[in-house]
Formats: sequence, structure tokens, C-alpha cells
Amino acid sequence: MIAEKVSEKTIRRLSHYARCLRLAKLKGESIVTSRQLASNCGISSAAVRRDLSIYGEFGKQGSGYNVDDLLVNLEKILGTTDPPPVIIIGAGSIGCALMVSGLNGTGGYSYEAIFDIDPGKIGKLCGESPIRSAEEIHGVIKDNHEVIAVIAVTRGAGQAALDLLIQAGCKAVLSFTLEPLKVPEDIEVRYVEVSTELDVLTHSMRRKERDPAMPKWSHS
Amino acid sequence: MIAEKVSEKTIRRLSHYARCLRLAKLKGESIVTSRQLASNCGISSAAVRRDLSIYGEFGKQGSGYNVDDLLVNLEKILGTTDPPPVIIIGAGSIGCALMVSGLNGTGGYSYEAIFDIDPGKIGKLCGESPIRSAEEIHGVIKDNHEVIAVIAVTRGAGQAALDLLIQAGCKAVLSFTLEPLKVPEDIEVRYVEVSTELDVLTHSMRRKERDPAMPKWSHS
DNA sequence: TTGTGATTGTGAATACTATCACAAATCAGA
DNA sequence: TCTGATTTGTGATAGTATTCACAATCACAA
Ligand SMILES: NC(=O)c1ccc[n+]([C@@H]2O[C@H](COP(=O)([O-])OP(=O)(O)OC[C@H]3O[C@@H](n4cnc5c(N)ncnc54)[C@H](O)[C@@H]3O)[C@@H](O)[C@H]2O)c1
Ligand SMILES: NC(=O)c1ccc[n+]([C@@H]2O[C@H](COP(=O)([O-])OP(=O)(O)OC[C@H]3O[C@@H](n4cnc5c(N)ncnc54)[C@H](O)[C@@H]3O)[C@@H](O)[C@H]2O)c1
Repeated sequence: MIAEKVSEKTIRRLSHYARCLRLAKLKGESIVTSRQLASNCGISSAAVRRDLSIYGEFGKQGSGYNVDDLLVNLEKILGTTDPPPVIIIGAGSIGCALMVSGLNGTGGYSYEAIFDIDPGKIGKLCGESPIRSAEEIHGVIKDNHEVIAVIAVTRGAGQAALDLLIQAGCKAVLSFTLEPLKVPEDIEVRYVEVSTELDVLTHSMRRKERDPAMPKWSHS
Repeated sequence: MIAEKVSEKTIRRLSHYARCLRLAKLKGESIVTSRQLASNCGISSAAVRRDLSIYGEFGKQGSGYNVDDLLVNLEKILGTTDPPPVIIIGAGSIGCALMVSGLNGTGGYSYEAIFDIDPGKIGKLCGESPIRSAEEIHGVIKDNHEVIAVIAVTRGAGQAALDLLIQAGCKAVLSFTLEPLKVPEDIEVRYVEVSTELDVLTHSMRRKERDPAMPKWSHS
């Protein structure tokens, strides 16, 4: 486990491998080959082996990888052996749906609490969790030194929510807002943007119409 | 507009630029520089210019880009001048939340219909849209030659939903399921995976703890 | 023990992407 | 009209990522 500089793309794929391994485990499989992982993730087997070889030698020539061992190692690499708690800020349609849907089967994550600023919502239930006042976030993050926050507030309130989280000591954020946020250097923010995915799909679809010679992407 | 092979990464950024331009338009700005776009998207101005130069010369040296013109051109490139309708399959927590939340301000997309197979749900309202039987998808896709489908069905039913969509002639899909799907060559499927984003965030957070010398990502 | 078939890990080659840095073009003001 | 301050578009370069292809290794059966 040396790993100087690893690309985000590789980390994404490791997460994917881990998910496949959990599934394989459920199906009772005890070994898996790079080719199987590759086909489940839509990439080449060489890419799988290359990704894993960055961190060590986890396989056995001739047979493949032990499912349990590889999963443990991947979780060690990702840091998800003991995953941090996740909180949601913004108890609107999206926030509540995420809370209700939950994070079962995603490797140990779970939503610990949901917050809002609307006094009319505070105290009401979202699934089985009471909606708490956004002012309480400060305390909750202090209690859980490490926490990931999901921002699902009204359009336009994204920066305010982010600032509140940062002030409370949060270092990792997943945002569903579409505004460009001002993010300090030491905070990691990632985005979920349905409309960008739609743009990518539209572009691909309309391009194929014009040029049916399926050139797919120049590179994944 | 030559563009032989363009990476998905570039397309994603173009989508991002388009979003920034819509915002700039709302704010009444009529020109924008590559540096402004860059700072809103968290990349370098050279990258912005490089991306745009793939498709033509849209700017004016010394001043920048005309907001309206560039937006029109980006939409032409993305194929979103007249965006395809979007449908949702699976009227559970996530599907309904997406429907209710809508796609306002995302460049013309809108959810046209939502489908489910649960007879207890069919006919009920999801926001203002009636939940329709999944059997009707066939007709709806025939009517709208081009359509993007969002899959938000129960875990385990993803492949069934995808197969139904493909049979109905759908070519572009955005899936919220976490299962590895078997996808034919001519169908484009993209995924929204909160748990992968959480893994990336966790990895980054835990890595910084061990090595506070902030090496961020090796790229992007 | 030896042979057979499968699979890993990786050097080398290829392909792709980002960054640098500057000439050419534009504008505003003297 | 001329000057200086900007900003674009892009050749050239540096840096990353992916693919190829194969020696090394292992499981197992004869
Ligand atoms: N990224 C995507 O793919 C995607 C998809 C759909 C919606 N969205 C976005 O998700 C966000 C939420 O959408 P929604 O339909 O759930 O909105 P909503 O209006 O239903 O809910 C927003 C909630 O946030 C609360 N809120 C507002 N400001 C807050 C603050 N500063 N702190 C805490 N809570 C606050 C409001 O009281 C409200 O309950 C919107 O920004 C929307 O644009 C994103
Ligand atoms: N990708 C993510 O980030 C993310 C986040 C949360 C949930 N999810 C996933 O989203 C999916 C939906 O979650 P949810 O909480 O809304 O589930 P849910 O159980 O609330 O709703 C699922 C709905 O799908 C319907 N359905 C089942 N099979 C169907 C079929 N073949 N055709 C049409 N409709 C069908 C069910 O009747 C139900 O109404 C799940 O797979 C979940 O794992 C993904």
C-alpha cells in the first residue's frame, strides 16, 4: 500500500469493485477473476488488475481474487472499513426521499440525521427520523468528529448551507444544488447533477443520429 | 464544428459552461471571459478555451464571449436546443421526489410522465402527474421518438425495467439502481450513485488525515 | 512428478488530457 | 492614430491513463 498519487477515476472504480464484491458475497461466490469484475464494471480486465496493482498484490495467479480478502483490502484502501456518518441538510422532496430510501447495502453508510430551517418542518418525521433544526448541526458534527453532509436545500440556499456546514467543522460534502459554490481549499465537495447527465445522454443520442458509426467516447 | 472524437469529460464541462451562461444571463451579464467561466467551474481558463476551440471560435480577443451567442452554440453542440422529453420509471421515494422537484432551470428538460408496476400506485398523483402503468411506456416512447428514461425502481428490478425500456425503443437511460446492468451496445446508460460519491469523499477525507500535505487528486 | 490450462502483475507501447506560454486580435482612452 | 491593457486560440510540451502482450505463478489431474 504505497500509493503516491491516485486518480479519482481509479478511486471510483475501486468503489465499484467493492460493490461488485459485496454482491458476489451475497451470491455465495468465494473467488472472482479480474475478467468478471471487469465485465460487471464495463471495463477491461487489464484495467482492473492495473488499478489493484497500485496498492499491492491481492490475487493468486491461475485462480483470481478471494472475495472476502479483496473486499477487506478495498475497504481499507477507501477508508470505508468504518464509514463516517452521513447527515442531510434540507428536508424537501429530495432530502426526504434520500432519507427514506436509506443507504442499505452500500457498505455500512447510514443517514444519521436530517436538518431544515423551516420552523414548520422541524419536529415532523421524515421516514422514522425527526427533522431537526439546522442550528443543531454544530453539535452533531462536534459529536461525530468526521461526517459527510448531503446538501439538498432550496435552489439559491446552497452557499448558505455550505457555509453553515463549514463553520460547524464539516470537511466533506455531497451537493445536489446546481449553483456554483465558493469552496475553501480544505473542503471536499462533490456534486450530483441530473441535468448534466441528461446533457451527456442527449449529446450522445443526437450524435449517433447524425453519425451512426457509433464512435462512442474517445475514452471511457 | 468538426469534432471527431471528444471526451466525455469535455462534454460534461460544456454542460457546465452552459449552466453558468444561463446564470449569467439571469444576472443580466452580456459578455463573459474564459477566466470567469473557469472560476465558476473550478478549472483553468486555458482548459475552457481549449474545450471551446474544439468546436470553433466563439470569442473575441480582448473582450471575451457573448453570453447569448455562446449559449446558443453550446446548446447546438450538446444537441439540447430542443431537449428530448424525460420519463421516470419507478414511482417510489426517489422517483416521486425527482418528479416533484422537477427540472426547471436546467435548460428546457422536463419530466413528461412517471410509471410504476404496482397496481396500488397506478392512477394516484405524484405531484401533479398521475402515475401510469408501466405497460403504457411502449406507447409513450413511440409517440416521442426520442426520450430519456430515468430508472428509479426497487433494488433488483433494474434489469427488468431496463429491458422493458429497450423493448419500447428507448436509447438513453439514467439509472439510480446500484446493480450492474447488462446493456446492449447501442443503448447509452449512465448512473447516479450516491454511495460511490460517499466512497470518494471518505477516501479523500481519511487520506488527508494521514497525510495533511493536501495532495488533492493527481488530475481533475 | 509433470503437463495443461487459467490468471495475475507489469514493462513497454500507445493514446489521451491538461498545461504552458505567446502571437494575434481587440478595445478604450489619450 | 497610437499605446497599453486584455483576452482569445493554439502550437508545443508535459503529464496521465489505458491497452497490449507475456513471463511468472498456481491448481489440478493424470
Ligand atoms: N442535482 C440534481 O440532480 C437535482 C435534482 C433535483 C433537484 N435538485 C436540487 O435539489 C434541491 C432540493 O430540491 P427539492 O425539490 O427537494 O427542494 P424543496 O423546496 O422541496 O426542499 C428544500 C428544503 O430545503 C430547506 N432549506 C432551505 N434553505 C435551507 C437552509 N439554509 N438550511 C437548511 N434547510 C434549508 C427548505 O426549508 C426546504 O424544506 C434544489 O436545489 C434542486 O435544484 C437537484
Ligand atoms: N443511486 C443512488 O444514489 C440511490 C440513492 C437512493 C436510492 N437508490 C436506489 O433507487 C431505487 C429506488 O429507491 P426508492 O427508495 O425510491 O425505492 P421504493 O421502493 O420507494 O420505490 C421503488 C418503486 O419502483 C416500483 N417498481 C418496482 N419494479 C418495477 C418495475 N419493473 N417497473 C416499474 N416500477 C417498478 C415499485 O412499485 C416502487 O413503487 C432503489 O434501487 C435504490 O437502491 C439509489
